[in-house]
Amino acid sequence: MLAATWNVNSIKARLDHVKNWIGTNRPEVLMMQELKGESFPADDFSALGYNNAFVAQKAYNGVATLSPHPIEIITDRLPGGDSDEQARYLETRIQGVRLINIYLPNGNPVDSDKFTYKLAWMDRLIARITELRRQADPFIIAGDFNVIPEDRDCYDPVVWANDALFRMETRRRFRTLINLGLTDAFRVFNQEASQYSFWDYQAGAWPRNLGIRIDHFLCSPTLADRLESCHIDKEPRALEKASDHTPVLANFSG
DNA sequence: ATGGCTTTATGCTAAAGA
Repeated sequence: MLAATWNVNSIKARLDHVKNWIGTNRPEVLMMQELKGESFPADDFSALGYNNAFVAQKAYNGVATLSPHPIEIITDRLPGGDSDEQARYLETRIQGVRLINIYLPNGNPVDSDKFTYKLAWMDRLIARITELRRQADPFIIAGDFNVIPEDRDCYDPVVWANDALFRMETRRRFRTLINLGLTDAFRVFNQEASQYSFWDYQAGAWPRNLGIRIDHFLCSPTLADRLESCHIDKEPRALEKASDHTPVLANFSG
Protein backbone atom coordinates (compact mmCIF):
# COMPACT_ATOMS: atom_id res chain seq x y z
CA MET A 1 0.00 0.00 0.00
CA LEU A 2 1.48 3.31 -1.12
CA ALA A 3 0.44 6.13 1.23
CA ALA A 4 1.36 9.81 1.16
CA THR A 5 0.95 12.96 3.21
CA TRP A 6 1.04 16.50 1.82
CA ASN A 7 0.29 19.88 3.37
CA VAL A 8 -1.06 21.59 0.24
CA ASN A 9 -1.49 25.12 1.71
CA SER A 10 -4.95 25.67 0.13
CA ILE A 11 -6.56 22.90 -1.92
CA LYS A 12 -8.11 25.58 -4.14
CA ALA A 13 -4.76 27.17 -4.98
CA ARG A 14 -3.03 23.78 -5.36
CA LEU A 15 -5.70 21.75 -7.16
CA ASP A 16 -3.79 21.33 -10.43
CA HIS A 17 -0.58 20.36 -8.62
CA VAL A 18 -2.41 17.77 -6.54
CA LYS A 19 -4.29 16.28 -9.50
CA ASN A 20 -1.10 16.01 -11.54
CA TRP A 21 0.76 14.46 -8.61
CA ILE A 22 -1.97 11.86 -8.06
CA GLY A 23 -1.91 11.01 -11.77
CA THR A 24 1.83 10.43 -11.66
CA ASN A 25 2.05 8.57 -8.33
CA ARG A 26 -1.39 6.91 -8.02
CA PRO A 27 -1.17 6.55 -4.21
CA GLU A 28 -3.63 4.21 -2.49
CA VAL A 29 -3.96 6.78 0.28
CA LEU A 30 -3.30 10.53 0.14
CA MET A 31 -3.67 12.55 3.34
CA MET A 32 -3.74 16.32 2.79
CA GLN A 33 -3.61 19.18 5.27
CA GLU A 34 -4.32 22.92 5.24
CA LEU A 35 -7.26 22.83 2.83
CA LYS A 36 -7.92 26.46 3.89
CA GLY A 37 -11.59 26.71 3.01
CA GLU A 38 -15.05 25.28 3.55
CA SER A 39 -15.54 23.82 0.09
CA PHE A 40 -13.75 20.72 -1.18
CA PRO A 41 -13.37 19.79 -4.88
CA ALA A 42 -14.64 16.21 -4.46
CA ASP A 43 -15.70 15.92 -8.11
CA ASP A 44 -12.17 16.58 -9.35
CA PHE A 45 -10.90 13.61 -7.35
CA SER A 46 -13.85 11.39 -8.24
CA ALA A 47 -12.92 11.95 -11.88
CA LEU A 48 -9.50 10.48 -11.06
CA GLY A 49 -11.12 7.45 -9.41
CA TYR A 50 -10.64 8.59 -5.81
CA ASN A 51 -13.07 8.55 -2.91
CA ASN A 52 -12.66 11.22 -0.26
CA ALA A 53 -13.32 12.09 3.34
CA PHE A 54 -12.64 15.55 4.69
CA VAL A 55 -13.22 17.94 7.56
CA ALA A 56 -13.03 21.64 6.76
CA GLN A 57 -13.68 25.14 8.05
CA LYS A 58 -13.58 28.68 6.70
CA ALA A 59 -10.15 30.10 5.83
CA TYR A 60 -7.96 27.91 8.02
CA ASN A 61 -6.96 24.32 8.72
CA GLY A 62 -8.87 21.43 7.12
CA VAL A 63 -7.69 17.89 6.31
CA ALA A 64 -8.76 15.38 3.65
CA THR A 65 -8.02 11.72 2.96
CA LEU A 66 -8.29 10.28 -0.55
CA SER A 67 -8.26 6.68 -1.74
CA PRO A 68 -9.45 4.57 -4.65
CA HIS A 69 -10.62 2.12 -1.96
CA PRO A 70 -13.70 2.58 0.25
CA ILE A 71 -13.11 4.98 3.15
CA GLU A 72 -14.75 4.36 6.52
CA ILE A 73 -14.83 7.49 8.69
CA ILE A 74 -14.10 6.67 12.34
CA THR A 75 -14.05 10.23 13.71
CA ASP A 76 -13.34 13.74 12.44
CA ARG A 77 -12.41 15.18 15.83
CA LEU A 78 -9.52 14.45 18.14
CA PRO A 79 -11.17 13.18 21.34
CA GLY A 80 -10.82 15.15 24.54
CA GLY A 81 -11.63 18.67 23.34
CA ASP A 82 -15.36 19.29 23.48
CA SER A 83 -14.97 23.01 22.73
CA ASP A 84 -12.31 22.53 20.01
CA GLU A 85 -13.86 23.46 16.65
CA GLN A 86 -10.66 23.42 14.60
CA ALA A 87 -10.59 21.02 11.62
CA ARG A 88 -7.28 19.27 12.22
CA TYR A 89 -8.00 15.55 12.69
CA LEU A 90 -9.51 12.83 10.52
CA GLU A 91 -9.40 9.17 11.51
CA THR A 92 -10.46 6.69 8.82
CA ARG A 93 -10.09 3.01 7.99
CA ILE A 94 -8.98 1.93 4.53
CA GLN A 95 -8.12 -1.66 3.56
CA GLY A 96 -8.08 -2.67 7.23
CA VAL A 97 -5.62 0.06 8.24
CA ARG A 98 -6.55 2.94 10.55
CA LEU A 99 -5.25 6.17 8.99
CA ILE A 100 -4.95 9.16 11.31
CA ASN A 101 -4.52 12.33 9.29
CA ILE A 102 -3.41 15.28 11.43
CA TYR A 103 -2.64 18.98 11.10
CA LEU A 104 -1.02 19.58 14.45
CA PRO A 105 -1.20 23.21 15.65
CA ASN A 106 1.76 25.46 14.86
CA GLY A 107 1.88 26.99 18.35
CA ASN A 108 3.75 30.22 17.67
CA PRO A 109 4.31 32.55 19.36
CA VAL A 110 5.38 30.49 22.36
CA ASP A 111 4.29 33.13 24.90
CA SER A 112 0.69 32.98 23.63
CA ASP A 113 -2.29 30.70 24.18
CA LYS A 114 -1.50 29.18 20.77
CA PHE A 115 1.44 27.33 22.33
CA THR A 116 -0.75 26.21 25.23
CA TYR A 117 -3.28 24.92 22.69
CA LYS A 118 -0.56 23.07 20.77
CA LEU A 119 0.74 21.29 23.86
CA ALA A 120 -2.78 20.40 25.01
CA TRP A 121 -3.55 19.08 21.51
CA MET A 122 -0.43 16.89 21.65
CA ASP A 123 -1.48 15.61 25.08
CA ARG A 124 -4.88 14.68 23.63
CA LEU A 125 -3.14 12.91 20.72
CA ILE A 126 -0.96 10.97 23.16
CA ALA A 127 -4.10 9.92 25.06
CA ARG A 128 -5.78 8.78 21.85
CA ILE A 129 -2.73 6.80 20.70
CA THR A 130 -2.28 5.28 24.16
CA GLU A 131 -5.83 3.97 23.83
CA LEU A 132 -5.20 2.61 20.32
CA ARG A 133 -1.99 0.87 21.42
CA ARG A 134 -4.07 -1.24 23.82
CA GLN A 135 -5.69 -2.74 20.72
CA ALA A 136 -4.12 -4.88 18.02
CA ASP A 137 -5.52 -2.61 15.30
CA PRO A 138 -2.72 -1.46 12.97
CA PHE A 139 -2.56 2.31 12.45
CA ILE A 140 -0.60 5.12 10.85
CA ILE A 141 -0.46 8.74 11.99
CA ALA A 142 0.55 10.98 9.12
CA GLY A 143 0.45 14.65 8.43
CA ASP A 144 1.91 18.03 9.27
CA PHE A 145 3.08 17.53 12.86
CA ASN A 146 4.64 21.00 13.14
CA VAL A 147 7.39 19.23 15.11
CA ILE A 148 11.11 19.27 14.29
CA PRO A 149 12.11 16.05 16.07
CA GLU A 150 15.90 16.52 16.27
CA ASP A 151 18.74 18.92 15.47
CA ARG A 152 19.45 17.15 12.19
CA ASP A 153 15.88 17.89 11.04
CA CYS A 154 16.47 21.64 10.63
CA TYR A 155 19.08 23.80 8.95
CA ASP A 156 20.12 25.59 12.15
CA PRO A 157 19.10 24.37 15.62
CA VAL A 158 20.15 27.71 17.13
CA VAL A 159 17.74 29.67 14.93
CA TRP A 160 14.89 27.29 15.84
CA ALA A 161 15.75 26.88 19.52
CA ASN A 162 12.85 28.92 20.90
CA ASP A 163 10.33 28.18 18.15
CA ALA A 164 7.14 26.30 18.99
CA LEU A 165 8.12 23.63 16.46
CA PHE A 166 11.38 22.87 18.27
CA ARG A 167 10.85 23.81 21.91
CA MET A 168 11.65 21.00 24.34
CA GLU A 169 8.00 20.83 25.50
CA THR A 170 7.04 19.99 21.89
CA ARG A 171 9.85 17.54 21.18
CA ARG A 172 9.32 15.75 24.47
CA ARG A 173 5.69 15.08 23.56
CA PHE A 174 6.75 13.79 20.14
CA ARG A 175 9.18 11.41 21.86
CA THR A 176 6.38 10.27 24.15
CA LEU A 177 4.45 9.27 21.04
CA ILE A 178 7.47 7.39 19.69
CA ASN A 179 7.94 5.70 23.07
CA LEU A 180 4.42 4.29 22.85
CA GLY A 181 6.01 1.97 20.30
CA LEU A 182 5.67 3.97 17.08
CA THR A 183 8.21 4.17 14.27
CA ASP A 184 9.23 7.35 12.41
CA ALA A 185 9.05 5.72 8.97
CA PHE A 186 11.40 8.14 7.25
CA ARG A 187 14.25 7.46 9.68
CA VAL A 188 14.06 3.70 9.08
CA PHE A 189 15.56 4.32 5.66
CA ASN A 190 17.44 7.61 5.88
CA GLN A 191 19.75 8.80 8.69
CA GLU A 192 21.14 11.85 6.92
CA ALA A 193 20.81 15.44 8.06
CA SER A 194 19.17 18.13 5.90
CA GLN A 195 16.24 15.96 4.80
CA TYR A 196 13.40 18.47 4.69
CA SER A 197 9.67 18.53 3.93
CA PHE A 198 9.08 22.29 4.31
CA TRP A 199 10.87 25.38 3.00
CA ASP A 200 9.64 28.88 3.78
CA TYR A 201 8.45 31.06 0.91
CA GLN A 202 10.67 33.86 2.19
CA ALA A 203 14.35 34.71 1.88
CA GLY A 204 15.15 32.14 -0.80
CA ALA A 205 14.75 29.27 1.66
CA TRP A 206 14.02 26.74 -1.11
CA PRO A 207 16.96 27.50 -3.46
CA ARG A 208 19.28 27.72 -0.43
CA ASN A 209 17.85 24.46 1.02
CA LEU A 210 17.04 26.09 4.36
CA GLY A 211 14.24 23.78 5.41
CA ILE A 212 12.81 21.71 8.23
CA ARG A 213 11.41 18.17 8.45
CA ILE A 214 7.98 18.47 10.07
CA ASP A 215 5.76 16.18 7.94
CA HIS A 216 5.89 12.66 9.31
CA PHE A 217 4.64 9.08 9.15
CA LEU A 218 4.43 7.31 12.51
CA CYS A 219 3.56 3.60 12.29
CA SER A 220 2.25 1.10 14.81
CA PRO A 221 4.48 -2.00 15.22
CA THR A 222 2.80 -4.35 12.76
CA LEU A 223 2.81 -1.65 10.09
CA ALA A 224 6.43 -0.80 10.84
CA ASP A 225 7.16 -4.46 10.08
CA ARG A 226 5.49 -3.99 6.70
CA LEU A 227 7.45 -0.83 5.74
CA GLU A 228 9.19 -1.16 2.40
CA SER A 229 10.23 2.44 1.76
CA CYS A 230 9.70 6.02 2.88
CA HIS A 231 10.95 9.11 1.11
CA ILE A 232 10.37 12.80 0.53
CA ASP A 233 9.34 13.85 -2.99
CA LYS A 234 10.90 17.27 -3.49
CA GLU A 235 9.67 17.72 -7.06
CA PRO A 236 6.38 19.53 -6.29
CA ARG A 237 8.22 22.15 -4.21
CA ALA A 238 10.08 23.30 -7.33
CA LEU A 239 6.90 24.06 -9.31
CA GLU A 240 5.49 27.54 -9.91
CA LYS A 241 3.02 28.52 -7.18
CA ALA A 242 4.12 25.56 -5.04
CA SER A 243 2.95 24.69 -1.58
CA ASP A 244 5.64 25.42 1.00
CA HIS A 245 5.45 21.72 1.98
CA THR A 246 6.25 18.76 -0.25
CA PRO A 247 4.83 15.19 -0.14
CA VAL A 248 6.22 12.38 2.01
CA LEU A 249 5.49 8.83 0.78
CA ALA A 250 5.57 5.48 2.56
CA ASN A 251 5.10 2.07 0.99
CA PHE A 252 3.85 -0.96 2.93
CA SER A 253 3.83 -4.58 1.82
CA GLY A 254 0.50 -6.29 1.39
C1' DA B 1 12.70 36.19 11.06
C1' DT B 2 12.20 41.93 15.38
C1' DG B 3 9.19 38.71 9.01
C1' DG B 4 12.06 39.31 3.08
C1' DC B 5 6.25 35.44 0.81
C1' DT B 6 1.58 33.28 0.22
C1' DT B 7 -3.25 32.52 1.18
C1' DT B 8 -7.92 33.63 2.77
C1' DA B 9 -11.46 36.76 3.57
C1' DT B 10 -15.39 40.22 1.23
C1' DG B 11 -10.66 43.83 1.41
C1' DC B 12 -8.84 48.79 -0.06
C1' DT B 13 -5.72 45.69 4.99
C1' DA B 14 -5.25 41.94 8.63
C1' DA B 15 -4.36 37.42 10.28
C1' DA B 16 -1.96 33.18 10.05
C1' DG B 17 1.53 30.35 8.75
C1' DA B 18 6.53 28.13 10.43
